[in-house]
Amino acid sequence: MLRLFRSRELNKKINDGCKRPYDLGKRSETMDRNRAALLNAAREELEANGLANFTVEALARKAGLSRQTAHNLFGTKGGILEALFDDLAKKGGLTRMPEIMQESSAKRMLAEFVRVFTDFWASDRVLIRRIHGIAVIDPELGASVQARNERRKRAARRVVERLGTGNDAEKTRLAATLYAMTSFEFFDALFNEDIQKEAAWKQLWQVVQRALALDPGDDVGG
Amino acid sequence: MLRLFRSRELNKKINDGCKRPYDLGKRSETMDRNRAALLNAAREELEANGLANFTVEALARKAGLSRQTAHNLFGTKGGILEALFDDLAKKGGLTRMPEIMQESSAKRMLAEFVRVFTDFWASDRVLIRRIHGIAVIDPELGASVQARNERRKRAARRVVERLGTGNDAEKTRLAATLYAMTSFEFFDALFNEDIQKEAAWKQLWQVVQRALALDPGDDVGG
DNA sequence: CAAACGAATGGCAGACTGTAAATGAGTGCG
DNA sequence: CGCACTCATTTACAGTCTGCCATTCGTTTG
Repeated sequence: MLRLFRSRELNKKINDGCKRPYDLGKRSETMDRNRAALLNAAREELEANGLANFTVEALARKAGLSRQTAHNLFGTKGGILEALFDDLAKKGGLTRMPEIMQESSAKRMLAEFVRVFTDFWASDRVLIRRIHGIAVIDPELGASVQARNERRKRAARRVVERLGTGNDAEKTRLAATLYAMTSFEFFDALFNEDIQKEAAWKQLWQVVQRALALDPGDDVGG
Repeated sequence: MLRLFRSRELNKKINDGCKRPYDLGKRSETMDRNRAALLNAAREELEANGLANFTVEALARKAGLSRQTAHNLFGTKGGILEALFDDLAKKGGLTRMPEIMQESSAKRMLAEFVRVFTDFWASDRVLIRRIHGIAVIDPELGASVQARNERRKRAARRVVERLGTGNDAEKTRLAATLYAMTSFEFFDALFNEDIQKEAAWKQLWQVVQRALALDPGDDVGG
């Protein structure tokens, strides 16, 4: 698992520089379509059955491609999963994060921080749950998830520092608490048939305020 | 994966009742040793490298056994993992739970509830993290973990009902919150190089009190 | 048109699983 | 003691899956 492919890539390098130029043009469009189709099949399969029958063959068949084409597009099975992770991160849209970290009001920053992750985690709970599970089991494969967690951890620390309550040790505790409360797993545990997305967010936001000992009366909207 | 073995078991059934009795005696001791050795190897391998190189062959070699013996003892690879899960649950010792649920003081019950899971989650963080990851990825394999989560969820509900605050909808929210806060993942996210077990428990206990809107001044020991 | 390239097909070695049969070795019963 | 019973080991085999390669086919580019 997780070795990169070479044959095609190597051939390209070898042939490089001695042939006439060739622009992929239309070809790359169908490649993108195939890529998307396979990724979609991977997402559905992962959501439906986890990794139990998650084989390259099955995904390719589902996407109407051959197994070899899947290998050409993604290299290895691990490559498919990594592409899926990246795809999720892109679509999940944590693009608002830089903007949020610029927020002038500390409490509004906190509220937006909680909100953006609520939106992300709720966007595809089952898929994210599976991906986080894989990240925990296969550290190599889960490196990008770990990295995103680290970024969230640092962001939580900065939010707490902007709130400016307590000494350094207390800030460490509050940052860890905020980090834990904005984790996917906490949101996922909060979510159930009685508590759907907005109710979960409401409860989460209340709990965060209480945990950080903020005045809950000061409404920041949302 | 996860099919039960038959050859040996079937033969036993077939031979049942027509042979003279045979007490395993000393043999069972070495079987137990082999069992323990393989489980130990499985634990170490799972902690060290996740499922990356988690093969029956490697585990058997590590335990000084043959692959076939591993199959005789546990049936399938899934059987090894399930045995590992059960072993963890046994050693983790949630045996105090029934006693805790009998506690007369509601707040003491809550404190003990938080404490017992802190102890459990801290007992072997890496292993539990991996096991919960597997449970999320392979629903069939993770059935026992799911079942334990369900029990914790019901227990959380009962604790909240004993506290007796709020109407039914609020109890539902508080129970979900307590469930989420006593999850392994929440504890694991709280835990870091600066916040070790006791500090994590202290923070967790404070946050639970605030989340459930209890009077933190009323000390219950611990 | 010819060169270039992706897609599909079939094939291959290697790894792993689950199973089976045969053999060896330890243990209890008569 | 010797036989019956059982477990462990060895060897073997079929089945699945991965990663890779060579080849062919069809389409696109220049």
